[in-house]
Amino acid sequence: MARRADQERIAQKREQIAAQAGRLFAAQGYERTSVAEIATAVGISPASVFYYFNDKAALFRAVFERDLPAAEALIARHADAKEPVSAILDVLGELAKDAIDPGASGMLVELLRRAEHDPDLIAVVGRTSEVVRDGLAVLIVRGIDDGDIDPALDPIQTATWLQAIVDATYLNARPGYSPLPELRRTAMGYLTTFPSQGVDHRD
Amino acid sequence: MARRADQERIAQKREQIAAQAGRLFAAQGYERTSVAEIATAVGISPASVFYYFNDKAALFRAVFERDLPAAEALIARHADAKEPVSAILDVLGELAKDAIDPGASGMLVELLRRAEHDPDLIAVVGRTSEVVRDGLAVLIVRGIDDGDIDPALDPIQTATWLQAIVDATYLNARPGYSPLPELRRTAMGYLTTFPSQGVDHRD
DNA sequence: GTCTATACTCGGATAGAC
DNA sequence: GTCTATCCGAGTATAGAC
Repeated sequence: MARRADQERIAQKREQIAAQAGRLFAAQGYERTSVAEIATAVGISPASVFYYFNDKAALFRAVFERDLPAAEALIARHADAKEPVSAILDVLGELAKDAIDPGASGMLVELLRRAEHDPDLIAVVGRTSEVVRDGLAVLIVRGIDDGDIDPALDPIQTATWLQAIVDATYLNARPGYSPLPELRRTAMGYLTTFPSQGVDHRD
Repeated sequence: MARRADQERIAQKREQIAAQAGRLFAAQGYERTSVAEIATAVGISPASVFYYFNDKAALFRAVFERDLPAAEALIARHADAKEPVSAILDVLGELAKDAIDPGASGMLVELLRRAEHDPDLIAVVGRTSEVVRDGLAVLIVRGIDDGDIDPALDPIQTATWLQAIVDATYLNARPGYSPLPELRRTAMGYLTTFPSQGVDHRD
């Protein structure tokens, strides 16, 4: 029983450290944030941080390991929606919700940069983004079946592109301004612009 | 005359150093690229690099100072186009062209990171992106006047959003795959989706 | 488990000879 | 202008006491 209690306590401490690390990484960047700084924010010594995490890179990954359950819940919540297109817009809106938070943009940028040379990190965020991508693809297929989405679109490729658009909202984030209208209009226009509508045939 | 020759020689050397720096920053990131490494790539000593640039941050900015003339030329080239919408798509295509180059994505990410705490860098890239944004806005206004673009759209805000979409193509870049079709379809859908078309009024 | 103290490495920047 | 040599600060990670 003591064993179990210890495990939980360790998990809590890891969570606490990861939270502070995430905050500081987002605000200052990975390299510009020292382990000593994170330790101070938590109220422990640098050495203690290394007791809970093997190295600094593991600390960064921990921040994103927390996202997977949230992504799974989000997709599950909309999987059985009656209106696929509407569900897609809702999912995108949820994903972009954090974009309003200043610092979320910084964290995305930091993630993209580090993902290029940390295979373990790629694995962590890859799982999360696959869950979202596949969930969106399923909705796209249903939207096509319903005749609401252009059947010429490839579901997986389109889902990937929609995720990229969400990333764009993060990059475009500014305080006191919500990118949701642009996002919805963009996705809507992309999904439902049938070739016959998009091209001008006047003569 | 000797004075002029020297100036040109210095400019050439600066250009040479900036080119190597850009390549390495894109591939490895700013902090992970040492000045010594850049110096080696050019074939000079680290001290010589500091003869041409005050510090490492100035070296990074130099990479982007070269973009302004190109942006001005791009906008000027399309300013008098007969078909505004078509011109906008062409401009976006040109902007996204570099996205195919592996490493361009890395450089964008690096830029976004560093821009947050280097005011001088913000000034440098700000000028370039303003030129593009204003150029696009002018085309959008003309597209609205022609009745090809939804008049409900705010030109400046829309131009800014289109730039964000271009950034998204960089993030979505993968080798052997061009994001141009997605980009064109997205912009087209966004600009020309009139509210009366976008909403389904079946009953 | 958490600390203090520190070993070790590395990178930016400068001094001063040539 | 370009070099060699070097200073200095910072940061990761570890050793070992408690």
